[in-house]
Amino acid sequence: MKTIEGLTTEEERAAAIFRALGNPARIRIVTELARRNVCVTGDLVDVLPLAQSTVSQHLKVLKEAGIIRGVTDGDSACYCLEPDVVRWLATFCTDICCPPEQGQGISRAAACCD
Amino acid sequence: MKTIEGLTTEEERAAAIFRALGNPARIRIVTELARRNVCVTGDLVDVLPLAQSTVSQHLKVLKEAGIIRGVTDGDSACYCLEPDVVRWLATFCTDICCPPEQGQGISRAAACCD
DNA sequence: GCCCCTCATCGAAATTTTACGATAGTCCCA
DNA sequence: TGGGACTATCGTAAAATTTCGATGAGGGGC
Repeated sequence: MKTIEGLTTEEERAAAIFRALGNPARIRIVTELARRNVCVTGDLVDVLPLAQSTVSQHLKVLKEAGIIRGVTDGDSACYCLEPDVVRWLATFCTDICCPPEQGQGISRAAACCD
Repeated sequence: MKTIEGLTTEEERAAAIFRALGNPARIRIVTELARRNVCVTGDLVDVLPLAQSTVSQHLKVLKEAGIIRGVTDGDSACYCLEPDVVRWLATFCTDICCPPEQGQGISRAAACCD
């Protein structure tokens, strides 16, 4: 994948987070964390039809993207969501629908494409 | 990528959209469309440091994910955002932060992981 | 000390994605 | 009719992702 220069920090961050979330297993992990607040790795392995090592790798991806937080207590590992990041993402999506610097939004554009 | 059974329709849809947005070039396309309302393929080729065929392929991915709409007028092609989809995505993110079926949200979870 | 449980990391194979040039289709203008 | 402008698609090569089994590291119980 080529690096796109001229990308804003927001855009780069958004692309990285979207990429991390663009996988069914990782979406399942995130929704499971949202539902149960906290999960140990084993909980997620039970939920997903994947090998333990694979789930661990998915957790690593989500952690590196800053979407989840995880602390390893020697034996077990406790994961939970990083709510600020998900909230930031929601705001990013909303801003795309209705850019703050433009009062108009994209309603005209939608009409133009028919 | 293995298919995860037991995934809700919402989760599958979210994963597909996130995947489509998880690329710097495609994020750039989306933000450019948000800014200019409407773009012709050539506009986007000018903005991105990529070959025309590559940009066309990215547009195809975004279109298949339902994020953008495009009509080809023989000669040129007019693209714009599909605002409902982006709005739906924003709602999905918001719901993860604060699940509607739970009054609590994930604030407790965040506290637990420290 | 020794074994078991939990989890992360390593190494490898299969699949997917990304990007490009080349090619083909469509429209407009001379 | 011929040429130029604009796009989409095809074929392909390089890179990244996804998945697994095997291995290693760290605690807890016997």
